[in-house]
Amino acid sequence: MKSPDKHRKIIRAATKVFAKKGFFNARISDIAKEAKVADGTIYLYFNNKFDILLSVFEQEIGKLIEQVLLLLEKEESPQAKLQVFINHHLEEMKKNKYLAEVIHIELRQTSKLIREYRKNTFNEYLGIIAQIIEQGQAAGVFRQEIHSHVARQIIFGSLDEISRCWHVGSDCSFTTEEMSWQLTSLFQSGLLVAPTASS
Amino acid sequence: MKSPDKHRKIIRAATKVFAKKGFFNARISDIAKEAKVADGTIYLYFNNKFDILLSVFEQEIGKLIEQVLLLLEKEESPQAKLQVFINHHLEEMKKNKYLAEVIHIELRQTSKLIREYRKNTFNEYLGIIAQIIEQGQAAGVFRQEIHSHVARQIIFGSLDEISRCWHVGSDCSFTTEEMSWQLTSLFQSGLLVAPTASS
Amino acid sequence: MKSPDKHRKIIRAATKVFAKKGFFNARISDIAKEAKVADGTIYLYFNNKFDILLSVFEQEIGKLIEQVLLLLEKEESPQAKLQVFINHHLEEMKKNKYLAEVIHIELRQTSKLIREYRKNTFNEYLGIIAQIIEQGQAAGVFRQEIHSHVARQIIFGSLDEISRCWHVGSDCSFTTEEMSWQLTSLFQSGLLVAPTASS
Amino acid sequence: MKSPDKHRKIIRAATKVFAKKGFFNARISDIAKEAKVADGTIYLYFNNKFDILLSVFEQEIGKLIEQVLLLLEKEESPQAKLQVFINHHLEEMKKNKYLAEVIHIELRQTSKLIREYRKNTFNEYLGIIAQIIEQGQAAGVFRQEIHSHVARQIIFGSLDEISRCWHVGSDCSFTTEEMSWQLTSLFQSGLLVAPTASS
DNA sequence: GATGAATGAGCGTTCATTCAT
DNA sequence: GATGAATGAACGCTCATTCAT
Repeated sequence: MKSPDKHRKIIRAATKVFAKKGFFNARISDIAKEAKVADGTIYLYFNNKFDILLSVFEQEIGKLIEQVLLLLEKEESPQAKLQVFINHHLEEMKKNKYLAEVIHIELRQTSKLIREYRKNTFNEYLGIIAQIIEQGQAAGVFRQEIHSHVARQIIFGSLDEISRCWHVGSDCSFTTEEMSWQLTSLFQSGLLVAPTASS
Repeated sequence: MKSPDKHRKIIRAATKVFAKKGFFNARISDIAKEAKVADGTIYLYFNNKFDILLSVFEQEIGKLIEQVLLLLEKEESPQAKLQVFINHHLEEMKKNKYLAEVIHIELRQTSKLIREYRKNTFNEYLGIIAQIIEQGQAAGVFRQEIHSHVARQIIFGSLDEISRCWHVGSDCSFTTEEMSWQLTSLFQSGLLVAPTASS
Repeated sequence: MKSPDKHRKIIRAATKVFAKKGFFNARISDIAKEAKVADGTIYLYFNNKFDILLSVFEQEIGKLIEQVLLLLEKEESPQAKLQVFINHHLEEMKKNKYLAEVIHIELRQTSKLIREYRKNTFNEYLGIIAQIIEQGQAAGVFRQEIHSHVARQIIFGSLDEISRCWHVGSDCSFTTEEMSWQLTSLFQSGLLVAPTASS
Repeated sequence: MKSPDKHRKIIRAATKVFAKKGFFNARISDIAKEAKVADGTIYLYFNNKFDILLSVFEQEIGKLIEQVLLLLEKEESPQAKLQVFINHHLEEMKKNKYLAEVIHIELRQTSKLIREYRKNTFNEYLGIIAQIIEQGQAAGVFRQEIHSHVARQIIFGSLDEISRCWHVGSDCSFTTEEMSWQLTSLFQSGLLVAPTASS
């Protein structure tokens, strides 16, 4: 039996290599060396280079989904859930630089066509955000005028841009918590200064 | 003197080709053919393939900056300026699919190192957002607690994610105006249902 | 002791696979799968891929020799023997497409050097033709001017070309019997119209 | 313009390399080196390795056809024409060992499918033999009972087997002329000893 | 003996870049 | 300046062979 251990080793190696060099600059032999495996071995576990990228992506996103769902269960209010999601995403991205890079790469490089062949784990992840929004709208705490799909785009877009900046190295001295708080704060109350009670 | 006409033709062709196939899948000969120029001619105007990408990027972003600055001049209030920026960005991305793709590509594929060699026109563009926020904070209309840098990330991230979705083809039936309104609305007032006056 | 059963199974599988895909396009794993044996097992019975080809060849030609010798025993006249040989060869080639292909392949692809390492069963087979000719010459029924070696080349070459055409699919609607008759007829009396008795 | 000179050089080199090592054992880099050309250059003139083989084949057979047609024009009687064809073929094969090998290889290795994509120059060559036979039959000098297609197979098969033997190195001390005479003789009068006039 | 996962050398092909014209 | 034929390094992938189990 093809060892699941080796499968994991290759995935891990690929994540690292893709993150470091980008998909196109990554060489199969780089991944093989990183995984301490022969080049050919990789092809026992994956169909081709692209398949590795997709697998890495699906796998990592899968983990992300599992984790965040567990955390979300514990929360009641949509506001809290949104906060938790944001928190978790940023923390993971900070912790796992590789994953963050791979998300960037995959999101921009995978052609639409190829992505359609696979049921999209990533969309599942995005869907979680939309659900939180919808629950909030149903509960009457989030504004109805903002479409959940748009809200989802704004939220994920923000998270993604933030982690992009981290990796580009734009010095941003905020801690993850501060970052997370600022995001949540903006999403919840907007940018505008709150009108005073009297007005 | 190397004709500026040819330079422009190549840039335009490259924009198209990079957008259609992505940087790594684009071949120099594709660009040459699109520009109706010999392969070798391209090397009279650019150092190498990557140089073309950067040039395309700088050039297009440069245009974006010029245009939006012109529009912003006409507005007084930071809120209006923010609205104008969002509007303009989305409209351009919708109009110029190529540019949108090239931004995605460049943003995710250009290694940090290379980018440092050039003064970053793109950062200038992002700076405009931050300035609007800061002006709003100075004027007392935008909350001080949200750091301008973070606000900028949220805003650009949202815009970028939205145009990403357009190109992935996620059917999103909003018009640019609606989209733009929803964004502005969220940024200004947040997600939360406004407290009723009496409460 | 390595089971002769498995040896046979592999040979049979290899014959099929070589015939279907050609030697170079055949993969060891194809043969292994066809023989319902592990890839590695093949190397318990054969030294390498080429060794399999040679073995297949020798084995099959060996069978051919046995069979035809048995049939030839029953005939007296060299003419009848020649007829029997031609008949038998064509019938076998028609029956056993795989063998026919393998003969073609082996005959054209095996380098001279390698073939010398083995005593050549195939030459034995060709030798049978030459012997028939020589017997006929000794008996005074076949012309002395035609060297037995040349006659052998003509006869085998014809047979081989005919089976090549069968496999290329050149529609040739003759039955094996007709084919065999035409060949024998030409070899015996030539192409020329027989001079009339009076002349 | 891609120089026709280089095209020729590559064809010539490929003929040599294919002949020496066989199609599958020949490396593109072998051909490139032999042609004193860069590996990549070959792909300016040919689509792929197989395309080279086909081109070599078509080209060489084309030459063969031209030459032999020229010679045949000068002859009147079908017997003479047959003799000329046989002579010419054997002489060319003896002279141009590479071509002989390439014919063998192509004939046995090219899959049926691929050959159909091209109009078959080789069939044209074979057709010449059949025509000679048919002319002879029409003229009443060749026997009607032998189908021209079969006769063609016998004749070409013989020629091919003879040149095969030359290259395998089976010592055959006949000169081309003797060989040619023996062949013609057999085809014309068969193997059988001519009945004496009295009988 | 049998297995089949692992190996890694090897090759066809691509394509950015150069340079003679 | 412009051309595009020529270059050759580089890489994804295959598959015969090995060897630990």
